[in-house]
Amino acid sequence: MADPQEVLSQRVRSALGAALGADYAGTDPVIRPSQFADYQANAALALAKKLGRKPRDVASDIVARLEVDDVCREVEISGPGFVNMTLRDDWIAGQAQDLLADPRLGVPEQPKQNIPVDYSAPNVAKEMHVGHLRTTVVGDALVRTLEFLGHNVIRQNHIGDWGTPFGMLIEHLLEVGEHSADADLLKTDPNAFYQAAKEKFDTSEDFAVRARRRVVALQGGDAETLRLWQGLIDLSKVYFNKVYTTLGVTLTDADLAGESTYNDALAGVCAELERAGIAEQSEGALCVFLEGFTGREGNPVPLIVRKSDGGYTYATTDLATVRYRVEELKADRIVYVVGAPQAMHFQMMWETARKAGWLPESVETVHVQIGNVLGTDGKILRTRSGKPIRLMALLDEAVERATRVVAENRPDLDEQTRAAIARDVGIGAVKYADLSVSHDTEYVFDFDRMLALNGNTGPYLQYAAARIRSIFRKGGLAPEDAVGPIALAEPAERELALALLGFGPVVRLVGDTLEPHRLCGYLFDLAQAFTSFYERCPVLKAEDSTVRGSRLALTAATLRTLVQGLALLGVHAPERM
RNA sequence: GCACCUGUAGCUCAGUGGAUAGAGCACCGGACUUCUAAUCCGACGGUCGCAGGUUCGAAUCCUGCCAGGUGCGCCA
Repeated sequence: MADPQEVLSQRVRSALGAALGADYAGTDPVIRPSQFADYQANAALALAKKLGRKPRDVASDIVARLEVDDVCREVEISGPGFVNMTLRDDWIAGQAQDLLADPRLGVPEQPKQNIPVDYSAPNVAKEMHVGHLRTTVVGDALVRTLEFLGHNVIRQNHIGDWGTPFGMLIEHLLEVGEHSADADLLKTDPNAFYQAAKEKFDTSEDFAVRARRRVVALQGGDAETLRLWQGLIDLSKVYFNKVYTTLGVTLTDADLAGESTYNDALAGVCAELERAGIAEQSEGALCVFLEGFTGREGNPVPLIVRKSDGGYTYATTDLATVRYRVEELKADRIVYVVGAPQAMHFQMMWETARKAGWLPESVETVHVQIGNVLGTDGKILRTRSGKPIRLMALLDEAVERATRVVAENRPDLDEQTRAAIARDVGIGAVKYADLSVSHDTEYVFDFDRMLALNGNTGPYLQYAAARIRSIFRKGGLAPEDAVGPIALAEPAERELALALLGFGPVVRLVGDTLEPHRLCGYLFDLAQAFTSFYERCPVLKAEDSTVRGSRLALTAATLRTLVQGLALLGVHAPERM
């Protein structure tokens, strides 16, 4: 099983060593996809300068020593010194054949790392918004991908389950009754509960006093207060899980590691920072000042770990968290899938942790910055009346729209089947839209675009998979039974086979760069290569049984790759649509 | 004021220092007696924000500027 780019890299590297001496055997041969061949090696151009020779001469020396007869049909020097390489059809076919037999479809199994991934992180008693949706969806795709690459991924749902608002929330819960309909709002419409509590807090001085007293009791560990607090969380969990189930996200209660988890460690964090001279008192608060972080008027900006009232901040919690992930979870790499505005906070927090010795250089931390989600007007997504959009309402609308489309196009299917398809398509469309653009840029949320059957959308990929399944259904065959042999004659067959070889490399790339949109781009290209093939190359009706067998094998490999690829993104491909 | 992010076709977005910068949508023109036309094929469409620099070669790296977004002392 081989990544053509990797194979060619090795061959060209050997040629470099043979032609220019062992010192050059380690040079990057700079293999890139080419518009004039399958791949091109660009190393000669860079080396020419160093060697004081003409690039074309260097290229021809490389080509003279290049042993690729088994892999390439044609090697050609062109332009200023590019080495264009065209793969042999039988080599591509052979690799595709290997792919068919490989349960991992060419995806490498990497040395196992412990990777805590922090994502989703909704707040108790608050509606999840589209921002949470995106970190949840992107995080889940990364988690699935990293696991498939062989890593020990530890999901960490750092929910907001602590802080001053809980005083008012607990008091409100007490007033409405723990088992009241009002309390049940937490399961379905948490903002309604939150707003009601806030309303009382803002309008009733008496309530506000009790709320503040309740915060003190909560932080002091009062048993009854803790019980009520736990009740709030349990109710909120119902809501979270409903969202996760609807979305098809892998998070469970076992992955909850909310802010409150680290309460016991906060005092120690502060004490150690102070003892080590990393933190200092400033205006009554305990602060860490770091070089290079200045705010307005050039003042140094602090990372506050203990407020002047003695309370701790999320910086303190995050420090305790990173220490826990290193010491207890034995993290090799820590991934934070969190909104882009937190970038500076993470930089300061990590630098502090490194200074304190809690975050060794050997442990890499990555902030997968999630950009804002905008409406079609280019502003932060809100309803027409200006309120934030309820996440469940958003998902319902996606499914509703998909339902209408399915009803229109597939009146032949029964209602239950159509409803299942509509769920897969509606939810898949939303998730895919979140994933298909680079995670750190803002993106425009547009139902019409994401549900379109054309373009780089979830439904387009699902449709490609559904058509393939339809072929096998029609032929009374199982994809597993399509074993080839694969032989390539038509250009569309060749293109499809070559595209299939790209799956392993792109999955590895996503694991390295934590950029799921690259997998989306790959799958879209693959689906396009398939539909092209589908138009030009009859499978079941192929005139020749050998051709038919080969095409069936290509089709089966495409199906598995699409389904696996979509699965890594957390998108389900329905049997038919 | 400082820091970070963004600026690529009318719109939404890709783009590993490599040749003539790519998709999709929209618009225009074609293809259904054929495995799902919810599709496919073709045409049109560009001062890669601007100006310098590095390089054999820059959308990509560096500097400055312009525009938009975000963050910047006791919320998380």
